[in-house]
Formats: sequence, C-alpha cells, structure tokens
Amino acid sequence: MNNEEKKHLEEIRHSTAHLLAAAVLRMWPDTKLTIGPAIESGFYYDFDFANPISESDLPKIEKKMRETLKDWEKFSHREVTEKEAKEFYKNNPYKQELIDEIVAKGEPITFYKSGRFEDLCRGGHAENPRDDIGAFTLLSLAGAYWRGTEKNKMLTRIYGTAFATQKELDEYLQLLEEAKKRDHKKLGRELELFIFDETAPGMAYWLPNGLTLYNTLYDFTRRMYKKFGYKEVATPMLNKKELYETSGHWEHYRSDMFVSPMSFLTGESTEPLLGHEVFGVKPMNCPNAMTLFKFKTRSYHDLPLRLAETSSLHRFELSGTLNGLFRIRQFRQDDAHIFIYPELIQSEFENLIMMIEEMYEPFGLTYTLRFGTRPEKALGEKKDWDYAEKVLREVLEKSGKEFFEVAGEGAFYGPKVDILMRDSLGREWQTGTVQLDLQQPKRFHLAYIDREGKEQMPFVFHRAILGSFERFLGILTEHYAGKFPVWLSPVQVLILPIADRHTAYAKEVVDAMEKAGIRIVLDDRQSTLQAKIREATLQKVPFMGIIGDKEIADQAISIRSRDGEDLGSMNLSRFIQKITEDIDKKA
RNA sequence: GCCGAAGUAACUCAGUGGUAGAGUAGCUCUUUCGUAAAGAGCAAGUCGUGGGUUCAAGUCCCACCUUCGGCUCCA
Repeated sequence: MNNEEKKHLEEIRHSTAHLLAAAVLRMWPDTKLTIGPAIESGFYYDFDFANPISESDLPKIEKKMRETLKDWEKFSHREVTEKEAKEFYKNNPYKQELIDEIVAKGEPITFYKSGRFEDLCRGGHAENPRDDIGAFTLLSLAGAYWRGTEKNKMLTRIYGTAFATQKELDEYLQLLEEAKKRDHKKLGRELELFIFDETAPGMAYWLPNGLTLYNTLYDFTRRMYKKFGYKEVATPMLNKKELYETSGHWEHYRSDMFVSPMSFLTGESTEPLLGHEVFGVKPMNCPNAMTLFKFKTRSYHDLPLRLAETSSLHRFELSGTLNGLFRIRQFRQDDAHIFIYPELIQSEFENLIMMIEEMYEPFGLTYTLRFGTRPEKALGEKKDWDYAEKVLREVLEKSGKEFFEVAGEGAFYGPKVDILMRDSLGREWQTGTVQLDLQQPKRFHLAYIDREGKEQMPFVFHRAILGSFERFLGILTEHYAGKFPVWLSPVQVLILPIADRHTAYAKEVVDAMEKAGIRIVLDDRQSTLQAKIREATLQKVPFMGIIGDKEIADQAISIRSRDGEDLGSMNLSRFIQKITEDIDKKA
C-alpha cells in the first residue's frame, strides 16, 4: 500500500468513526461524545453513555449506521469561535477540555458535518462518504479511561474497521480468523506445552513438551553466555525488605511485588506485623546481583564482569492485564548484569548488539528497537545521562539497525533500548531490553579498585536478550503456528510401526536415534497407520518414521514430513545424519 | 484494578424455569492394518464457587473466583 492509499484508508476509517458517533447519538441522544480516531487496523470512538450498553447492541448500531450513511453525500466544515464551540458542547466536559487544549495551542477550532451530524474535528475525511466507505463492521466493545489515565472516568469504546471494498473487509476478517488459530494459548493446550489453572492465576504449569521447548531455548542461551563471556549465578528468591529499601524497589515497585510478612503462614494479615521479618519475592534480579558484586573486593581487571541469572521472578501484575504467556506473574528471563567502568560502555554495548543479532537470527523474527532517553523523574547527573545517551546512540547508528527514539522513555536510572515484537494479532510486546544503570551501583555503594589503587564506582548494564522465556515462547509459538523447527520441536521424530511384528525393529531404531541425541518417541499403540499419521501431523511432529515389512527387509525407515511430504526410504545412519545436520543449523 | 464477554464431561461445544446432551479423547473387547480418523461397548458432570428467588434453577437475582478482548495509535 502506498502513502496515498494509506491516507485514503485512514480517511475512510475516520469518516466511519463519525458515522458511528452519529448513529449512537440517534439511538441514545444523551450520550456524550469524546474522541474517535482512525487506528492501524480500523477506528474507535469513545462514548460516555448515560446507560451502559452491551456487545449485543453492536448489530443494532451497525444497522443504524447503514441507514444514516444514505444521507452522507459529503463532508463540509466551518471554523467556529471558542464561545460557539463551547456553547455547542455545553453539557460535554470532554469536548470542553479538548476545546481548551486547541485554544491553548492557538489552533483554529473546526467543525465537520455530514448528513445531519456535526462534530468537533481536525479533518481528514473521505470526500464522499456514501461512496467511499465501501464496507465496515463493528468489532468489539471495551472500556477505556478518558485520556488513558486510571484516575479519569471509564468510557465505553467501540472498535470497528472499514475498507474501500467489501472484498478487503472479508479478507481482513479472514486474516483475524487465521490469527486465532495461531494463538499460543490454544496451541499450548493442543500441543500439550503448558496449561493455566485457577490454583495459580497468571502462572504457567509446564507440561513435558513445553518444558522441553523451554529447556532447549535455555540451552541455547547458555551456549551464548559461554560464547560472549558470561558466568551464570543463582541468588535467593525471597529477600528481606531491607534489600528492596536499598535498591529503591520498596518505594517504587512494592505494589507490583508479592510481599510476605509472617502472615504468609497464618493468613491473618497482609500488612507487616511488628516484630516479624518482612520478605518480598524478587520481581527482578538486580538487587541480588548488586549484592553478589560486593562479596569481595573487585579490581578493574575483573571488568567487564558479566553475571547471568535465570531465576524465577514474580510480579503481581494487575489481574486484568494477564494474558497467557505474554503477561504472566511468574517467569524467568535470560537476564544478566554487566559491571563496567565508563570507558567500556561503547564496546560492551556493541557486544550486546551483536549478541541480539546472533540470538534472533535463528528464528527469522522481525523486531524493532526502541531507544528511550532521560525521563523527567530521572535520578542522577544530567551530564552522565548525556554521555551515556550519546554513546548508545552512536553505537546504534553505527550498527545500521533500524531504531526509533522516544524521548523521556528511559528507565529512571538510565537510558535503555528495548526489543519490540508483535504477536499473531499484531499486538506489540517487549521482549529483550538493555538498560544502562547509572544509579543502582551508587545505592549499593559498589566499588572497584582502579589502576591507581583508588576506589571507583562501576556502571551496570541490565540486560535480557530474549526477555522472559515465557513471553518469547509465546511469540515463537505464534510465529511458527506450532510448527517448531526441528531443533526446538519437543518430539523430533515419531516412529510408527505398522503392525505388532514390526515393533521389535522399531525399538532398535528408537534406541539408535536416542543414542544420537534425537528426541524420538515410539507410537506402538494398536491403531491404524492412517490414524497415527493423522495424530502426529496434528501434533506437528517434524518427521514420522514408518516401519513395515519392506523397511525391515531393507534395514531402513520411510520418512514422512508433517507437511505430508514423502521423503522416501532411508537407512538409519543417513537419517540420523540428516536430522543431526538440521538440528545443528537450527532448521 | 476498571469496562465488556465467557465459564456445562479431560477437550470443543449444544442445552432460555420441569428427568444434564453430542463429537473427540479415555477405558474394555474385536481388528494387525502401508502414508490425515477401523468397529462395538463402557465409564465419565456438586453445570466455576457461595448465597438468594421459586413447588422446581445449568437457565432468574447478588457476591466472589478464573479466563479472554480492551484500558492515549488521541479533535
């Protein structure tokens, strides 16, 4: 789609949002209108309804929209004064607020009208809505805070989408259906990777297949640790609150933590009791990493010191934000802390960019980098920030990687670079992150001895490349639609003997392949070959090895892929060689 | 947390006030089979939990739990 078409589509959608508002107003005249923009996949409009509506009202609204559209030949607009505008919206505090903002910015106030419906608007509509809006539909109902702030009133948001033609709309809806089939929560159950249960909201139970995936990914990161000079450590999960007071988490992050006074045992109170120790389950590894750094006197010879840690972390995420493996309360990260002196920022960050490249390459995933700089509430000296930001920006630019900079989106302790990825529905999730911390070392009084024998404070890179294994596996599951490449597949080969007399040889094959380190399973249940093939295909096992009279006579196996491809008869050692090569090159 | 939707057998779902159902999976038996579903039978549910209304509740009402879609792409 070129820019011209993109603009036209946006105009169609923006116009349809107006149409939605017009229909709603005709059905419920005392509804207060707020805003209704075009968005990437359609449009929405936020309303303050006098009486709540429900999803079952959407078809009725849609019908009213179609009726209304008949009178919408074109859009006209006029500029009005602040007074006129405020008079027009005299009972609508939301529009009043918007008008105030427009006035404050010194921009003209414009009203756009089509049919009998007029709305405060900046413009950008289809010229002939009746003809241009080819096809539209309402999709869902949701709550949304006015201006996205929890303290404000919750409005009712109606989502919809529109296209120039019915065909495009149908295609889009088809795409949504397809995306649902890739949903990692659905595949997670079907492929027996993981489940969720009421006993532990927001925490996954990993099943054998899923844990195999998890551990395979972990093994992969461990090989990378080795290659890039990391040492792996493990630190306590439950720490006294004093640790978090030092790190600042007790003040800034406590509401996101699982905290346990002794009432952990009695269940009597969630407030700390006098005379009892108070503990918090760690939401991140940093405070423990800082503690670990201090266990002995460090020299500049020790830096960069790269300590990796994969312990379980717990964060008390708001219940409404939980989402399968994407937002979860218990997870592990390929986390590490790298202790450096300032001169090492550049080389270490270059190192990290290389590591990101190397770790994402095998998956063929596309990601974007977001560079967040000094936020308003930042701790520390501006000159340290400026220096750190400059070095990071230069490395990013030199790397040739695409990135976008968001001013003020850094962590409060330092600038950061996040890796963003999309799920099958196009929603964006952060996976990896690299954060340069200029503050924690200070809070923990970290020091190393420099060349002159003087104590100096180190800087720290906090970083996770894949991010949480949970979220990354969710992304991978949707990316591959469950058809994991051989090296990741929980079961790489399924051996299918045709009749009972073939199982003895089948077992020999399984033994030999197991010795070669291949994840292989024998399906010797009493069932037809067709049924076994069907099941293995649905389980998305990469290779099926069929064994019957012919194979025994030839001392071979017949290989069929999960895509139904017949790879012919192969002798055992050749097949082992082929699959080992696949695994090695991460196919 | 807030708004909306959903929760019925292990899974996917039907069931709008009057005896809890289907398909798949499971178990038993029969079948020993050549590239996406062999056949028969059996078993399986405090209808998310707790209250309430009613002669009678999966179904109506209230509270809670869990899950899903949303909660600044900004006139």
